[in-house]
Amino acid sequence: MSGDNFSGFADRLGEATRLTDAERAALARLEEGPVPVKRGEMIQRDNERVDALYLVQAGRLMSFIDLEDGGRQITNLYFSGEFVGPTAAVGDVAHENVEALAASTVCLIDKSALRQLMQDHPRLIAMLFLLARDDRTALTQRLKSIGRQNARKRLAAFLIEMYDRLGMVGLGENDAFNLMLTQEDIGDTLGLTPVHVNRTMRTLEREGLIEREGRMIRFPDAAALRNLAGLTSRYQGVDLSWLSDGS
Amino acid sequence: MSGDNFSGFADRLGEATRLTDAERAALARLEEGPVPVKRGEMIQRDNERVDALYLVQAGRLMSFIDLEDGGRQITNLYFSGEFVGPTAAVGDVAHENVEALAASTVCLIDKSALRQLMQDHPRLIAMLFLLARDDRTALTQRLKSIGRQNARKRLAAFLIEMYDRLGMVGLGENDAFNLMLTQEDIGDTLGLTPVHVNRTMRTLEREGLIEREGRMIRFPDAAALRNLAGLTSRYQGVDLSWLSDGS
DNA sequence: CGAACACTTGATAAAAGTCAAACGACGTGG
DNA sequence: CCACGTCGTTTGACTTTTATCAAGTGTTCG
Repeated sequence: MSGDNFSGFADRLGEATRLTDAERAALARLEEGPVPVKRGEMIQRDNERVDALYLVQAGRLMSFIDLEDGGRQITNLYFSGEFVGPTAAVGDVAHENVEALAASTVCLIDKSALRQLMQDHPRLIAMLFLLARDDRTALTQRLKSIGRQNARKRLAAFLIEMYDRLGMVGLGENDAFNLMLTQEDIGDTLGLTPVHVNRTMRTLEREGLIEREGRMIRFPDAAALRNLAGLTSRYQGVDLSWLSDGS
Repeated sequence: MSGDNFSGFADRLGEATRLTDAERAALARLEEGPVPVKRGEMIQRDNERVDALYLVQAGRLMSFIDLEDGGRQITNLYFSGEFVGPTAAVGDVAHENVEALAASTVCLIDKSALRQLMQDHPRLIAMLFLLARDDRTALTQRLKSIGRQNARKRLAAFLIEMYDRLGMVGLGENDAFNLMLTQEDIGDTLGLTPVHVNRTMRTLEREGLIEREGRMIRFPDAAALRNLAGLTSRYQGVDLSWLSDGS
């Protein structure tokens, strides 16, 4: 398993902005873990207390909401290197469930420690806001996709988003990647039935827009798929100069 | 126009948590406005610079994303007393448009002033996180609704959410309220065509679940509508004690 | 080996979209 | 002041998309 560059909060945030030594030290002091999470284990439950802010060090997690009828809506996926719950961490009660899709390890900062961080290192809190913003952007993009695109486009947009978020590090040879989701999971993410997900994937496959081998997926013609999804790439980079410290 | 209790940031946030005098003063110092916004005017554009954090003092705004084909997906509505862009305000570039649905007045805190606030009053930043969390919750609830409910339930859930968010203050006599949205706007919010929104509303009307007069809406049987939407009310109140200052 | 579980496909039904036309309210310019 | 154009709403006829029900295949794992 190569490419595990970011062992903890300081390294991960340090990638986005130059942190001062004091900030790095503060993060290292607050950070707990890494702790292992089993596949299927829940680290946060809707309507229960929020305990911590999580950084996914390895593995994969998802957040979802339960429906009255027993179904669920998956709201986001969290890959290695991403942060779970940057928005929720400040509240007292969770509004979503968070569960591991595969055996994972997470670092955490206990919620009570966050307050101290806010007092001592306001800049780190600004970082947290940027994470919350990225999370929100993922949500609004999905909202647009579910609300306004048919199954073909939804699936194309979803696969490409996942591909992009996995990045260099998460991709296997030939840019193949493993979603670690059943077709039912994909349906719960995109607002489709598992049957329709299957048909749609098979169609994309026949058209040469995707290749599959088990749950590994590859894009033989990424440009065409991107075009189908109606995507222009975002996330160029963020200008953080305005919050650089004056020291 | 009664019930305009919250003239600015300090009053509005003060409602949620007891603010210290210093915090109130800091907010009052940073706050600009209120400034008027004309109906149809945009105060934030996708991919352009984020200028400020906004508090809606009167009127109504919406945020939305443009689609490739000229359509749009409305992501949230903002009523009098609510905050626009608590998440976006820290970033450099907006990921959504924000436009006034009716003539409105907004107070604002310029983005550059936010940094100062972060340095001096970390507790206020925690408040901002709570606002961001509420915004996110609205988004995930909508995602669930669009992804997993049919038009009837979607519309019922939407109308009730709007009713609840308008609260005592925003409701006219007999609890009637004005969405200020065309049926096309409602469709852009719920992922439906205007024609289908119309049919669905008319059906609910015939069934006695809603009454309409122009754009005013009333719930003759709110319990039945809530039941249809599959809603249990959230937002009981938030325990903020963990971030009360030690002074 | 057998029981789950995920995937696949067909037949059919339901939900939502599209196209088109008509109506009424509203406002503006001749 | 009224004729006219624009805009939002409403309804009908029809099409497309997606869901539902059902059955069969393959794989994994105890």
